[in-house]
Amino acid sequence: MAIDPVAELRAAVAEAAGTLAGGEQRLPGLERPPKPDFGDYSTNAAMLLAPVMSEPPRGVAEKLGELLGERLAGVLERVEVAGPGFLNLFVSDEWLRSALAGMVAAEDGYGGGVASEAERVLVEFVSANPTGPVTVASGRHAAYGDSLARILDFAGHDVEREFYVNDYGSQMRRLGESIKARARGEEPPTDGYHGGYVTELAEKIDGAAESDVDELATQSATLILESVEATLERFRVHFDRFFSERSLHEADKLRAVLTLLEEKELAYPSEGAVWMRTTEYGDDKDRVLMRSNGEMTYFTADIAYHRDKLERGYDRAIDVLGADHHGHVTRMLAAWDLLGGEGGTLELPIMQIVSLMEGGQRVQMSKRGGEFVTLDELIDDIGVDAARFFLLQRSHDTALDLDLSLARDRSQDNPVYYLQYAHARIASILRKAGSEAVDAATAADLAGSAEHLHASACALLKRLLEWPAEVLEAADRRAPHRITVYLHVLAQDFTAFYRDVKVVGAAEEGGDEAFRIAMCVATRRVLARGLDLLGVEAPEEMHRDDAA
RNA sequence: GCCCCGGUAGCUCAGUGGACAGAGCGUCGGCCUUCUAAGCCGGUGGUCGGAGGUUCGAAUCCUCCCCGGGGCGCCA
Repeated sequence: MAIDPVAELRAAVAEAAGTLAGGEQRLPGLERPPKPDFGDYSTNAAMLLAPVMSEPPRGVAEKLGELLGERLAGVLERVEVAGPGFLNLFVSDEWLRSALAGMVAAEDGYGGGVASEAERVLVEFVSANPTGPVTVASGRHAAYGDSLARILDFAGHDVEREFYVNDYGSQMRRLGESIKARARGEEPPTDGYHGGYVTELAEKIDGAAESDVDELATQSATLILESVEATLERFRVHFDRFFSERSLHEADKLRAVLTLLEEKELAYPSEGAVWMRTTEYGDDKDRVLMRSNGEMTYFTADIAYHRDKLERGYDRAIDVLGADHHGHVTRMLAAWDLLGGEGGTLELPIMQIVSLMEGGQRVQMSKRGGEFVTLDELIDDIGVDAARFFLLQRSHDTALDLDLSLARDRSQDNPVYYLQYAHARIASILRKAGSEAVDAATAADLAGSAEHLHASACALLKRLLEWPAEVLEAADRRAPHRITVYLHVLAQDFTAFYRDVKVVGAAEEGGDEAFRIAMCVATRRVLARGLDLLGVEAPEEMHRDDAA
């Protein structure tokens, strides 16, 4: 069981509420109130219970407070009824000290394993045509998908990362045609690919000018995929599997899908093509499975691909899609349903677009004409840490403006360095304390410490106590950006603690050095873990002089 | 026309039923004999797009409308 003192407190409140009202009740909330005056935690339990018990909320709060006071004698200093019926809880220093002890004992696992039910999850993301370099847009997908996978993994799920390679179809043909054209010193077709890499490939592949277009496409796709993979690895994104669309065609999996759909009477011929009745699943029109020229559409391949996913027996599949693919959602859910996938087990989060800004101006990154910013260029410019952090900072369903001048800035203005600096600062303190003192501190009886908690220490402890719930929220809501927000306030709280409380030499001000070292250790672990979930490094040292 | 995502401080955005709405950047003013000033403290700043509704309570849920972005192919 994951160590989470706040969850235990919440459970105690829920239990007391159950005792008062009898039976199952709406689960009461336990949250950090907006003002210190409102206690360390507050619960709306009384307001939820009031209608059930047909009593005024404040009266219920009084009773609940009394009951909690008895049951949690050592935990709660006092309780107060406030406002419309909130019950504000003031925890004891004793409870906070033992909470720290719990965190420290949990070591690197603190905050992990919080998922209520461990699932086998497949996260599919990026999944671009292997027709060119990774763009910044795909970079956002990569950062999101990978970070989500890291979070789900830490929360206790069994996660696989997969890249679906669209190495088949008309886009590939266009690539082949474009390369052949370049090899002959001609312009690629209007709807072909015009980037400089096309010319490079044309030069790299022997006899490209004379090659068969399809063969050329296959050959170059392999080369492009290698560089795509290299870029993603550089971005600290590692896929467990690259799943080839071509392999589905070669194994005749699309034909099998067609047969299956025909058996279920969900496929029908019309105008020389074969269609699927996606309208039966709420789509606004039926979709073509096989074109009148006998070729299968990407949709049929997608169905075959998802059939394969289902056969692999995951509990859940998450497909990260781009905003331009949102129209696919309904038909993919339809496909999932008819293939026997359980409702709600296929999720299709939609990534909104990313724009690069430079001094308030939008940077052109149109893919047409081959003038677009690649992920490699972005990394060269601002570094992996800043790139990942900035791409993750905003919710996936909001359009993102990435300010290059701010992201590039190796200065105090850059939020990613603020977090790394907090980590480096703790590392510095622990170095100064010495490894023996640190080892002793983590082994010490922290719960029994005589440390009198400074307000900043209380605030920091309570922030650290939010970590397990924060991981769970980020995992359940597929929201890595929440981690960036949390780490920022954590770093702020640590900085306040650093300002107000002396760690090394605590005895000089009557404090317990071991206890304070343990707080540093706990904070450092959460910061390091949080940064890791974002794919950002946690440096041991940072110096301003490093900046040019 | 239909579908998706936004509309919260000057800018970029957190905040999916709780108490007088937050952060970063910007701006103004202060702080380096200190466990790292890549830091800290203070000031400035908001009709939460609009109108109704649900609720003890709404930025948050529902309906309608306005504005911005994206999508609506026998391309992927």
